[in-house]
Amino acid sequence: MDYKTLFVNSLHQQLGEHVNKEELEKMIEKPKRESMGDLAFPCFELAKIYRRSPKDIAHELAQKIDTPPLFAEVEAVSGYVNVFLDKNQVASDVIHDILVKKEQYGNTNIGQNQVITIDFSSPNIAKPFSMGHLRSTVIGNALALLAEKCGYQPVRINHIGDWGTQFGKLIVAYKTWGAADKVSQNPIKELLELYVRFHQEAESAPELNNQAKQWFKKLEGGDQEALSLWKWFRDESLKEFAKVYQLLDISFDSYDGEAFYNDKIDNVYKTLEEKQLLEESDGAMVVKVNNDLPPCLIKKNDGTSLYATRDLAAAIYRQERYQFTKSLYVVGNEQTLHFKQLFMVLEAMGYTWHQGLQHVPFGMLLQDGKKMSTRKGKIILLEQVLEQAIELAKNNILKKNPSLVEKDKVAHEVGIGAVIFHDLKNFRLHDIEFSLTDMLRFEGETGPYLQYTHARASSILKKCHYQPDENAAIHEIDAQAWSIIIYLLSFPDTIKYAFEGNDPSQLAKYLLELAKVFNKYYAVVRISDEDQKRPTRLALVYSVQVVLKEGLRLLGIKAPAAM
RNA sequence: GUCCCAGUAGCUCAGCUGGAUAGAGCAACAGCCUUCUAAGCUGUGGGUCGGGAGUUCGAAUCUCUCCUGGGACGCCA
Repeated sequence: MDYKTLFVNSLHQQLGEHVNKEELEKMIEKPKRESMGDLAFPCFELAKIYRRSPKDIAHELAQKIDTPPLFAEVEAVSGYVNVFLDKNQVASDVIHDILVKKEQYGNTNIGQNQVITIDFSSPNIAKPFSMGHLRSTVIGNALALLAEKCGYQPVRINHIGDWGTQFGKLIVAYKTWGAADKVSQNPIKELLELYVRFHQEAESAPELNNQAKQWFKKLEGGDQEALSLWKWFRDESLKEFAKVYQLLDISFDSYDGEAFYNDKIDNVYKTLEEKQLLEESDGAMVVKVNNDLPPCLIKKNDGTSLYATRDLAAAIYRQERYQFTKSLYVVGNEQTLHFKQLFMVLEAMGYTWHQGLQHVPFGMLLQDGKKMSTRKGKIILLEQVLEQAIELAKNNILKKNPSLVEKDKVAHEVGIGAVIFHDLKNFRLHDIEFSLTDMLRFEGETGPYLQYTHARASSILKKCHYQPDENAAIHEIDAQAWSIIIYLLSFPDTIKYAFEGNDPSQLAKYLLELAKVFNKYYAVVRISDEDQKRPTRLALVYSVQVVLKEGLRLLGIKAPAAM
């Protein structure tokens, strides 16, 4: 089944005395061009061992090597041994595989049903759901779906930012300038304005910061007034967030945020003391993890907690409750140091499970090359962007396919798909310059392009009344179909790499390539022509449709059957 | 100042642990809808892979150094 292994075995018979199978496997590569075959073995390294030119070695290997029936041709070209596979056989194998497994194609059990917690999205209460949170949300969601596909049990945790000094600030701002009715009418907007105003005023009146600290201390101590304000702000914010999650169709297993760990941090202090890790420094308590990293601040000089404290409590709690083997934190790049410290403190505390902890950082969303700052009110609201995307998709439908049924549903799926894909297609760690026009683009390498390709495939299958048949004979595939077969073949590997690298963009790029080769095929081959090869073509189209739909699903994007 | 990330076509980016002629999309221009959805397909132009040195049979990819941009660097998260 694995073509590479066949090649390794053949090569091993000839080269076994100098190179073992593992090394051979690593050396084999995929040729750059289709004209160079399907598998390639470079002979340059062998030149040293055999003291002969790579060209000679390649020629000799190509002649002597065992050729299993699946190898249609073996040739030597400028130091490479290139293998051409039997196209019909390979095509038949893959298509049958997909016909049998359907959307299960590409499933693996590398996770062995182990638990993986994924901490993502995590917006801050009393602040709007910004474009920045979108990144964490869609990346985390895709990783959870990929984890599931790979046999893990994901636990989706929305670690809401609902605690900390910011609430002291907010309470002060509200008590000084706020009005209850205004907040009730438009909670997020009003609370944000209060937050922004606090920072403006605090520049000339530093005393405000002290007041804020005092109010947070009250809050942490259980003060009734502080608590009821906090709860009110929190409830209003969660309502707003729910709207966004509904638009994105993303859900969580837990909304336990920072506040949830308030009654668990004393235990953390206690354990740290028992292990003699806590040190006093300028009135605050710190853990010196090692000499390379700055000390990790655990308790402020006024006795209140910090996010590191709460993150320690959260990690310990999650291990107890979920017994994860892996635990991901999908949090921005700028917090890399924090997580390094966090993980090392947990290691110093003697928890062996610290090895499963992993920070999955991502680049920032920039505006004019600079970080967007909530404090200055420079912020773009996700909800508005999503609404705009949906509206634009609707306009496109009215223009291009006015007879479509369920226009609103499709417009929703396409608009949201465009925004999600735009975020997912690029490597996580790159900063993104915010561009609404790019985000709302529906042509070229976009989510709608993939959805459109899927809709075309679905449409043909419907028109031809195609029913998948596991036992269908697949024969004589068109020459133009070969590039499709190659991509279908590499779907399972792509899933694996995307998950293991915490990199959904690999899947996104794969889907683009698959869609491209399919659209090319679609343009030159009349699929529904009534000849003897029609069943083969339809099975191919079906395979593409299944993989596109499943791939999109794993990215958190819907694939409408028509658009 | 110290540490981390990045620098590839006008713009946005691919390029897996080094390999055969550096690829897409957008933008520009030129074509393709009496036949399966033109949100598509085909073609043209566009590059000293930030600069320099090194390792290697072979470097956009690895090492060093410099330049540029961004971020982090104890009582924010």
